[in-house]
Amino acid sequence: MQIVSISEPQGVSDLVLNEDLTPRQQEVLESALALLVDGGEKALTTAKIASASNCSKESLYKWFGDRDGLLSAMMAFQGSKVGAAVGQEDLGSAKAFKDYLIRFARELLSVLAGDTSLALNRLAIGQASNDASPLGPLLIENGRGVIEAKAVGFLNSAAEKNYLRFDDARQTYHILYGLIVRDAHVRLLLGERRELVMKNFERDAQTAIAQFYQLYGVEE
Amino acid sequence: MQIVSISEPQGVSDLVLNEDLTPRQQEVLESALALLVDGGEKALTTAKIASASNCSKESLYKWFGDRDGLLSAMMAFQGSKVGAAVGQEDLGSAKAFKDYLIRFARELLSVLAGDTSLALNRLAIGQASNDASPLGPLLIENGRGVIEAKAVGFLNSAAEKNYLRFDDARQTYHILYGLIVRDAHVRLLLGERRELVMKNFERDAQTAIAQFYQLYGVEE
DNA sequence: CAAGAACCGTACCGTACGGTACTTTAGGAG
DNA sequence: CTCCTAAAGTACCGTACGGTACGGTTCTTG
Repeated sequence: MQIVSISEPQGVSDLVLNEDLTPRQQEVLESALALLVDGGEKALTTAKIASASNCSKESLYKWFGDRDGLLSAMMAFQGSKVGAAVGQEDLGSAKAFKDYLIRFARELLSVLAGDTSLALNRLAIGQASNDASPLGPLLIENGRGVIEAKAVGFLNSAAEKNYLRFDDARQTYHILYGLIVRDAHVRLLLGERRELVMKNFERDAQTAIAQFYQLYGVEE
Repeated sequence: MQIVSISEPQGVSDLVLNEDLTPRQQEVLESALALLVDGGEKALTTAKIASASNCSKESLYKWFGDRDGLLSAMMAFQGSKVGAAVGQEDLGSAKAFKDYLIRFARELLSVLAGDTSLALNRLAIGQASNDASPLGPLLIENGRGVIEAKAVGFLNSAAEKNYLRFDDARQTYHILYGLIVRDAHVRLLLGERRELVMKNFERDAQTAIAQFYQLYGVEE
């Protein structure tokens, strides 16, 4: 399954995303991700990746071109797992939808706070000053893009069923995102300890959705 | 004026923050910041800093210890300028306070979107995987901390004057932050173009404050 | 079984960077 | 004028990393 949208034919969808990865290559990317998660970018040298995955440097360069290609492949690879993150939505009733929103909020927080997500975001942000780096756009497309598309979908459905009222679904989603995430993501990216930033997933998720309904809910 | 709070006597407030910097040293830090802004961390080598500021590497190491010390000094130095960022608050009337909040929102957005802020945040985030790096905490204290303290102050004042109603000022500030910033900061950090992320400072600021009042405003 | 491809492990190369040492120049104090 | 300190400029050192080359080994294919 190809997660990356076909929105931009040029640029991002270079070599890396098109072809399917062999199981061996996936193994390598997996252990590279593990290296990245504990150790950050400086720990992610080609030599370490090769030794950690029992693979030769020559193969790395053959498969991924160069180090940047490898990083891009890691992004795309991780992104291809995001799809099923949030469970199927339930718009059966107003109550069911609200519960689903709370699950969505909880899930969003736990994804953003995940080690791999943080490591990849740090990597992409670290490279973002380089205009030529494709990592930022890749991450936006693979991560945020997928979730946003899904959210816009169920928000529109909810509006049709008259659970919510708003003008623009995309814009409304950004408000929802703000209410849920606040500055937690950046603080985690900066290295603040998880327990300090997110003391209570459940409570935060419920508060956020309650406030979201205060802004966009339909009065009964 | 010492911006850094005395909250944590150990750790952050090492050598770097205590003593005042000589004008020469400030010049050097300034040109180092300029280097960082266009070029990112990879462009920030000791040799380049030295040559850009007509200063010897030996002096760099004498003044700042090592490269990390220099980076920390850059953070602290930039942080020491944040103080006057947001103008004086005006709680004269409910209307005046609401206007002030809108100014605050606008100012917050423009600070976060600033080149130097983005560059320093990228730097700190890039190092955050290293547990020993003081940059993240430094940035949190110098940047977010200062603004948050100020915001908590005027929120409490507003509650006393019965402009707003809430339980916990700090928590409420985080909601306000979420409504104003949403995911804009991270997207900018990831390299998304500024015009795309923030199409209209003024409108976004007003919308955010309007919604904030919907949640915490006192009915007339 | 034989021939070839894929790939591992390792050794190697060039470069760039952090950090140090040394020489020279400028200013300030007695 | 002389001495001393600070700092600029440059040269230098060790290391670590990206990238390449090569010999040996396993696996596939006919």
